[in-house]
Amino acid sequence: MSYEPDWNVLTATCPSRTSLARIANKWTAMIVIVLGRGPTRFRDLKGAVEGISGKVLTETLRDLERDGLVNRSVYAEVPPRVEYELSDLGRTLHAPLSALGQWAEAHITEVLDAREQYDQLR
Amino acid sequence: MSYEPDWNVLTATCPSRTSLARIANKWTAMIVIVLGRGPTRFRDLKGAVEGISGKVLTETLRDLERDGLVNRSVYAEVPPRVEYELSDLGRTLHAPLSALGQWAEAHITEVLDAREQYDQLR
DNA sequence: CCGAATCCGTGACGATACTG
DNA sequence: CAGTATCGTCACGGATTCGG
Repeated sequence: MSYEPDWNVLTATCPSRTSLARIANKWTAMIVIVLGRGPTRFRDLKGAVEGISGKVLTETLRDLERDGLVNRSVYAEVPPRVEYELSDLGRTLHAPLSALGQWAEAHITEVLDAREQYDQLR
Repeated sequence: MSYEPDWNVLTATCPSRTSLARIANKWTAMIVIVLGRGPTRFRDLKGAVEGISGKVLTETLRDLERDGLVNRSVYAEVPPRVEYELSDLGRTLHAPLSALGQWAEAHITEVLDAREQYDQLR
């Protein structure tokens, strides 16, 4: 008497895969990592995630908002201010995605060595 | 007296970002999840990761091998057999990526609800 | 028959210009 | 400041074919 449907990301048609596709993404990871520090306005987010274009930042934030991971707040000021913050659901994602970022930073030397060795053989 | 360079995935030119881009990827996540079960041949991998094309599987595996995350073994048999398995380094990635997959499966209902609510407003 | 290369379309991504 | 609109480029991804 399982009350949970057997979601499985390995199944092509399982909805959970669409969620995995959204969160297993480099831009998502970097944005969530930055938002983990606290509410951030668009401009600061763009500065923190170096190299991201305004278009991709807008699109990614909108997708994250749609999935309920990010809350968007507009303050009617001049100049306008828009802040993004992790939702309760989004906060549960901060640790796993931070772990990915930390993995990349911690093991990059081994990865670079492996690449060099691989490239030398072919 | 830090002996570690300050790798930072948020920095545009930091090499660690290239590693993050490789691991923060839906196909990589699914492949590593399956390889966590043990050495797997190409055909079985293709069957386990439903919907992946042969080309993308080949390319992703090659990139993972290049980064030292996956070991590739060719057995000169008929029919030919090629097995892939996680390297020691790759095994350290299994937990973080499995966590992502489990997150997607555990929270998909909340995500689907959020999407429905979001789409209703616009 | 299994694994990988080839061909080609689509979508992601960045740059720029423009609006509220 | 925070987007939107448009365009051009290119890598991702799928279907197909090739090779062993």
